[in-house]
Amino acid sequence: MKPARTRFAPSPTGHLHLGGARTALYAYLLAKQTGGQFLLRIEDTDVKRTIPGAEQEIIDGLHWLGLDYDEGPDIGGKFAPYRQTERREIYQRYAKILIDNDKAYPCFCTPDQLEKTRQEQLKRKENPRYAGTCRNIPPAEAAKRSADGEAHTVRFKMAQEGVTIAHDHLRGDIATDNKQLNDQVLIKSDGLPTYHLAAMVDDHEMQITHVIRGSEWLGSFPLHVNIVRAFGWEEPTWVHLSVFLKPSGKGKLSKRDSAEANKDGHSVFIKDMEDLGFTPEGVLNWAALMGWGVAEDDVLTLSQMIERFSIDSLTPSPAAVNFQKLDHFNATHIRRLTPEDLSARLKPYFTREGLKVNDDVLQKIIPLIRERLTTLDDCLAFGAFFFKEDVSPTPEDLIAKGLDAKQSAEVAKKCLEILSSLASIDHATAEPALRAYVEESGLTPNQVFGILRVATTGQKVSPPLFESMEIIGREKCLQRIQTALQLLEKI
RNA sequence: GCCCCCAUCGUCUAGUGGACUAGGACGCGGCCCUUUCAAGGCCACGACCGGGGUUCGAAUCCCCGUGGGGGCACCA
Repeated sequence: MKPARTRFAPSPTGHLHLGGARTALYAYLLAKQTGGQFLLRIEDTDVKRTIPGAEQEIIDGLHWLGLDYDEGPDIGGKFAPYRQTERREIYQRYAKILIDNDKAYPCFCTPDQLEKTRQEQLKRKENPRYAGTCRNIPPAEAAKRSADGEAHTVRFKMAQEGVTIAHDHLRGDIATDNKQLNDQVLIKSDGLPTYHLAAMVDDHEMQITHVIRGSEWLGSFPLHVNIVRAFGWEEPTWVHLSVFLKPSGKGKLSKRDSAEANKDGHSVFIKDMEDLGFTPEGVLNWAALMGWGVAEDDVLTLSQMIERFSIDSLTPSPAAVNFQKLDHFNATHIRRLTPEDLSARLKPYFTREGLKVNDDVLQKIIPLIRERLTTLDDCLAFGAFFFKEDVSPTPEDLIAKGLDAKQSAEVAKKCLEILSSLASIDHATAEPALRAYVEESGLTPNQVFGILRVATTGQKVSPPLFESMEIIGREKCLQRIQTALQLLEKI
């Protein structure tokens, strides 16, 4: 396949979300696989809706995901600028070409007038569409009026007869009766282009070979191919991706669903993912597989995805998101990280809780906690006690199942004796000694080790006991058991 | 209202007319392992939306229903 040039072209009007991330991913994969370029273009022509900081969030999000672009607003490139508000003259120039070729015309209708006819059409149960008022103004007159400074837009002169055949790579030919099509606004009265013109012009100028975008564009797809054809340009390959549905499958996934997702530690916004303990690998793998059919072996790294990706195996049907699957992919990728990589990623989660991380200890606990982590921040639940001076178990937790407080205290006392008598509490030394005690006492391992676990780690669920005790160290362990013993004796 | 798109286990999907007793993954249930929790291993449950065609043969092609989704701005 020839090198593909693809682009991710979001508008800076909100947070970078899941759907955007997946669109960017597919565009990235295709470009990288074919040895082409992936670029970022900011579609900020709706000045009123532009949100300060949104562009930076998009950039940060792509960077976090590891979807590095070859050209973009912050790094420039051969076709700069990559921010549409900085390309105003370019669109003006192309709009004029269309007007000169009778493919577009200035429209002097005011928003009020348009809204009025719109309401009337609605009342008559008609399709709201442009009435064509300015379509037939003689070009000379129109040119004079706009030259005189009369406020106007520029509309596309859509063919009123015939059929438009648009070809989508996933769906084949889509035929639309031109009567259904409208004379859409290309240039707004503020002089800036609408998406329809801007995107087509830029994709052409920037030599985009594959337009990968959401299926919400399918409605204006016929318009877009008409614009491209009016210019006489070669069409890119059009790939309209399926939409993401709410977990229930009822309706499109929207920003509002994030509140619901947040309840169980998930989000639809990329900016939240890191805080929630997700890895870029997990998020990417998860997003990739909604809409891309991989037969088997679906745990994939980014480079494996680059190898295996194909726009031919994309699916056109909507996909309901499943956050449990995100958990699974995240956990799987965490386990595949090298110990060094994992400890580097874990450290911030400990420090953000105010814990002082000893790198030596961190290294040692990795093998103990790695297969227990679903999200990176789970390291707190399984490992925070390694970095604390003291633990504070609740007295009730210290009482083993089937025993009372007094009996549990006996056990703690005996364990303390045994461990005190040992020069080292390496797991290799401590475990046999304690197992021998379990044997002779007639208690279950669960009872004895349970008490020790709560005493030394402060919690009922922890990494393996003996390995943990070894890392905590002899002095601290003895001291913690002593404290636990006192707690039990007070009950 | 009009237009467009989609349709395989609960969910994501494989399947491109015979290799389908419909495969994989998540989840769910069970068992094994086991000091807790995980991880891992094994097993089970579980789907071709309905009706008509075409064909020797249809999950696969066509039509009609139904269901779901998207869109109908001087927003993207």
